[in-house]
Amino acid sequence: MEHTVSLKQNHVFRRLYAKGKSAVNPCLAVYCRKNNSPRTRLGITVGVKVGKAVVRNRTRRRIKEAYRVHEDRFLPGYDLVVVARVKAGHSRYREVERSLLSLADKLGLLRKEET
RNA sequence: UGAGUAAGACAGACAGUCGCGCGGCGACGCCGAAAGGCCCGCCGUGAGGAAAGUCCGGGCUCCACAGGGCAAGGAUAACGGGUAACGCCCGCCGAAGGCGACUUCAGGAAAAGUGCAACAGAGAUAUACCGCCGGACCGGCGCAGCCGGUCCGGUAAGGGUGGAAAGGCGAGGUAAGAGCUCACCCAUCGGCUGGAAACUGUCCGAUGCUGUAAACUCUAUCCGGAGCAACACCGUGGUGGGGACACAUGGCCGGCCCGGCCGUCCCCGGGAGGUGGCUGGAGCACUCUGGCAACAGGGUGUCGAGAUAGAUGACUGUCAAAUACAGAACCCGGCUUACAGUUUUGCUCGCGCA
RNA sequence: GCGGAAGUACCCAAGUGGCCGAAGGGGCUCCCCUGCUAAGGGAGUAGACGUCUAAACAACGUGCGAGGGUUCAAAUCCCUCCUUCCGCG
Repeated sequence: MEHTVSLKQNHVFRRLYAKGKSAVNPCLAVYCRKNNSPRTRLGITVGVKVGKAVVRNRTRRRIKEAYRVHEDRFLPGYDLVVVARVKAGHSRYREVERSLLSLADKLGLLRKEET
């Protein structure tokens, strides 16, 4: 992914949960905050409650894929954290993709000329 | 053809587009003193039968001991074999279940010793409560007898209790009884037969013993502890300890005094982070020889993940359908548990036909 | 990834082979105290599920995370599994 690096440090996650803007639906929760750099940093969290290791891995890959396919529609320069909720573990890919886009739209992360 | 039983195999495939980890090769550009890194392209490769639970056994690393023995603690348990090792596997014996193929079993010792066995019951590892029998005494009556009572003794056949009551059943025997004696049966031990052994038997003799060792214990064998977050190396800033030099200028807080803090170099130590450990091994495939088998030995071929917030995903088409349990994290050998569907082979029982 | 601990009524829990549905406390109900409430004091109660019953009591059966095993007898001893919690850079 060209303009995106992955977000790894635990303290950055905590800062977003405390201070970032958020949007939620039954499938996902998204937190975001400007980071004053040209790049977007993306973190994905899949908790133990979602399922066993295979389910968690599959969920994380689907979220990553949904972001990758639509990367050019996102505005750069944000820290993003996507949290998978229990429903995401047994949802199809299309549902995950749709809820990611609708939450991003709610937070104003998408370019206006698209859609 | 139906039901069953045992042992295996597979764990979606193929084509196309986009995307990811690792390795190799190539080259334009960028960064860097260099080593090299970033970016791009091509090629190769990329989760399991259980990767799981972490229940056993080993390799490897560090710590301890560096020789041997004993004790403590733990583990295992018919017998023979296999293995690097095992609590695993194979064969075999015994017991239990099934018409059968076959399955299951912590399956040593209770006659070395100790403990425990509630309640019930007369009595629980040894017992006379009732009963039965004999004797003595007393009382009654229709008086060589019978009935009742007390005491002494014999008896484990009968009673009910219990998970378990002193081998079972029949006959003899006796005052009444008793393996007291006899026949048959059962169990244990010893001899003999067969077997490498556990064990076995139309054999002989002796004995007749409650259960529990997943209670302590005894016998035999084995075991030092911790774990790749082990361990080794590099290590900015800050800070601690030690040493050398300097010791009074200077700087900071402050209007000033008093007061407080601050040097340079080397060594030790080492939190963040990084590198190694990190995958070629009791390896895999085919085949030959030995063995009932587990397995061992030989030959030929082959290299099949190595991440570090953690690489396999998404879409389209075809196959009737693509759906089970489920994700490597140092590596192997097992065990246990979860599991949709497809399929191979051997065997058993039943039905039909020839 | 590795190591360790626990699981008993609604909650906290005692019980380590036998009279154990299982001590005790909180809880719940009633009374006293108070103008009212809380706190405090006193008395009492069921303790989970099923069968039986109109309902309740009594009785019987099952039940101490789940399933097996040892034993005459298991909350207790042994094995396997499940869940929860803690520690290790």
